[in-house]
Amino acid sequence: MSEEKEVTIYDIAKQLNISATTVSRGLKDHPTINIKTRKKIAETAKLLGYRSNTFASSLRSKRTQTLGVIVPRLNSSFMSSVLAGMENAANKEGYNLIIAQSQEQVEKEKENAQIMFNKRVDGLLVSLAYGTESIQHFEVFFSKKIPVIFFDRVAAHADSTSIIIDNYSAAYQVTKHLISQGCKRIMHVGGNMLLNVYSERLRGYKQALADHKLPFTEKLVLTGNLTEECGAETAQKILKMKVKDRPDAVFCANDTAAVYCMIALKAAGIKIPGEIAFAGFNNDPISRVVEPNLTTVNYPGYNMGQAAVTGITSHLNGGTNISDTNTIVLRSELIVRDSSVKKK
Amino acid sequence: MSEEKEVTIYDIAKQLNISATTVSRGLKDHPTINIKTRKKIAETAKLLGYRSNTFASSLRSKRTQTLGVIVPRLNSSFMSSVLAGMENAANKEGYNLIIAQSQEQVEKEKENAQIMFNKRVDGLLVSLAYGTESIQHFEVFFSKKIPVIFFDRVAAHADSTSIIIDNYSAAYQVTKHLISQGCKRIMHVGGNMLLNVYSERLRGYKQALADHKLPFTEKLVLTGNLTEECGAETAQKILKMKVKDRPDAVFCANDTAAVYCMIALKAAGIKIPGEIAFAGFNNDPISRVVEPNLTTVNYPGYNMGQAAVTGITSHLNGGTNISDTNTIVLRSELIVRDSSVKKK
DNA sequence: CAGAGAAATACAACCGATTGTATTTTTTTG
DNA sequence: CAAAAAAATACAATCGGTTGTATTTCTCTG
Repeated sequence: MSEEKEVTIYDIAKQLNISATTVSRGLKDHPTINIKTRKKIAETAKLLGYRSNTFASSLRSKRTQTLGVIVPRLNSSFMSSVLAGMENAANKEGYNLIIAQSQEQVEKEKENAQIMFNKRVDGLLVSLAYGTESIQHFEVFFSKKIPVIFFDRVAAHADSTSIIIDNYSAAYQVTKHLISQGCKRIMHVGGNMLLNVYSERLRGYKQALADHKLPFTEKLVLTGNLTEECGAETAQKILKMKVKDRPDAVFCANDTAAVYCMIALKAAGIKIPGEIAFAGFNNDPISRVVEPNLTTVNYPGYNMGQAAVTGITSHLNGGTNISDTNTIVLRSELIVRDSSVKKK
Repeated sequence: MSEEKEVTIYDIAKQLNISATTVSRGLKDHPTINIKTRKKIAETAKLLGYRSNTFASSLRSKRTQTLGVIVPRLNSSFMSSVLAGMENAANKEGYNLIIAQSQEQVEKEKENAQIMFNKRVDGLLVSLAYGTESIQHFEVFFSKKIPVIFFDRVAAHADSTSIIIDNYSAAYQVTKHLISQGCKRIMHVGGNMLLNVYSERLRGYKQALADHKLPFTEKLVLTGNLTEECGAETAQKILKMKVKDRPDAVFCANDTAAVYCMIALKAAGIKIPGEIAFAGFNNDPISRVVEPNLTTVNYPGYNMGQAAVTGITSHLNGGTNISDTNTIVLRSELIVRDSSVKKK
């Protein structure tokens, strides 16, 4: 049983006394093959337990029906939504996903890009690692006309397609909302400012302050890695400030930092939102569990994943041309929850 | 620039005036090729910008250096940890991952299995969908001696390797802990009992009750899909019970249900752990955010992912034989937090 | 230095599907 | 019913490494 040879189109051809060409075309429902013949081929294929050999196929056709995905890390709530969306869309379009993580290391990102290149992925989906400043390592793809789409963490100076949300505007909305609640000393905790997502959020924050005639205070802007520890440390910094210097609101560039900062402050007896209002970013599951629930920005990860894949596949199928589209901006929305509502 | 032909081993061979065979073997550091020749080949390869064609290679060698992964869904905290662990191990071993989700549907699982089979994955890693009762659709892999490893959600009657934690024992520990806190009416909210993970947890719960001379009450065992809604509904059911009939502890088979049940009960004024103690399962991020923090079982997803991959690869590399190993049980541990501590 | 043995390299078939073109078969038409 | 057009099928080269075996080259020994 287990040692049977693989069944090939030649076996089918022999069985039916026709040529392998006809079988090959018949299996793909090529219009020049007689419908009856196609039916017979399909039947025989099933009968013999034929399975198409993707290598032989790819070797000749130079298409792999595979998309490469490179992300900084897989284990985040946001990224798993993105992947779920990608897989869903890819599956629908008949593509497979090869997934690798850069672990936030540029070197790994390069390696992965090389592997994907060798694996001849039909397209590449990338969210950049922390330190990535040059996207030189994707040049090989560009020069071979293999479509590349960046999402979320996109290259600052890339002339390729990017899928993002309007981080600037979202941060502006958050800040504006906090201001509307009467906050005047709003702290911003951001991430690596080399990354578009964080620099844009900072920009939105600043602009909102300016538009509402609030002073921008350098000391109220912190930068960190936005981890749990980062959140807790931020709380300590706040607690060390003189009471009058303390912020009356904190806007973190992600929910994790916001939540762990809240928790630490609450433990220290600070009232939220009474003394300090809070807002985060991402709409992570934890934002709906922390008390009070965290005001945040809904980041449509699943949709982003889908959009990235359909963007690539429609290009591959000769529909839209990716190089015409520079940026796709997905809708995000402010979700106001109790952590920031001072006025009822 | 962009229209160059692909560089093949023949180009390298021509350039160096040697045969393609030598180039092929040279590139793989085959011992029968002179070291100097190898060096020259490597140099020329780099010079010409050669990239190996994996199809041509796989077509002949019948190895793909690719592992297939089929999971119920990608967007859960647990699963993303598993994937991160898998990717990490696979990368180290020189394997790639093709990932697909079954969306909890048996049909999708079958389709995915078929695709993976056609893609000639060297091995398959599977966590089963909700409704999967027969693993017939993996038979093709078995018969072709393609290693399959089940993890987390394993087939009840599979004779293949499984990687799990001791769900029975973990649930036993949880229940025992609750009992040690003085709880006498412990509710259990479980998942689909066709799945090993949930039936084992129920079994552990029952045994712990029995061992401590506590009666088993049918009405205190609920089954659901363990979503947020499920948690909230459970809370409503509890609230509808006469006060004297209410449980004094709830042990949910995952953290999500536990947390959302807690939240709803708290909103109704019930004191936790005072009136009702809580315990969950998985050690999800939300378990450390909810107040009081949730007692749970640490489920080592990352390790499980790594173990699954190294299990497969060491088999593929001819090390350990997978068919000798029936089950690998990873260590899990009870994490006691405030949600269940009645006695100080 | 001849001859045996080892080391290095080359030959040639092969993996299995794809595809442009040629050929055969069927259908249509005047 | 023959000729032309359309439909269906077949031929044969090709994609680019891999591998068992044959051949050549080199090294060593008596």
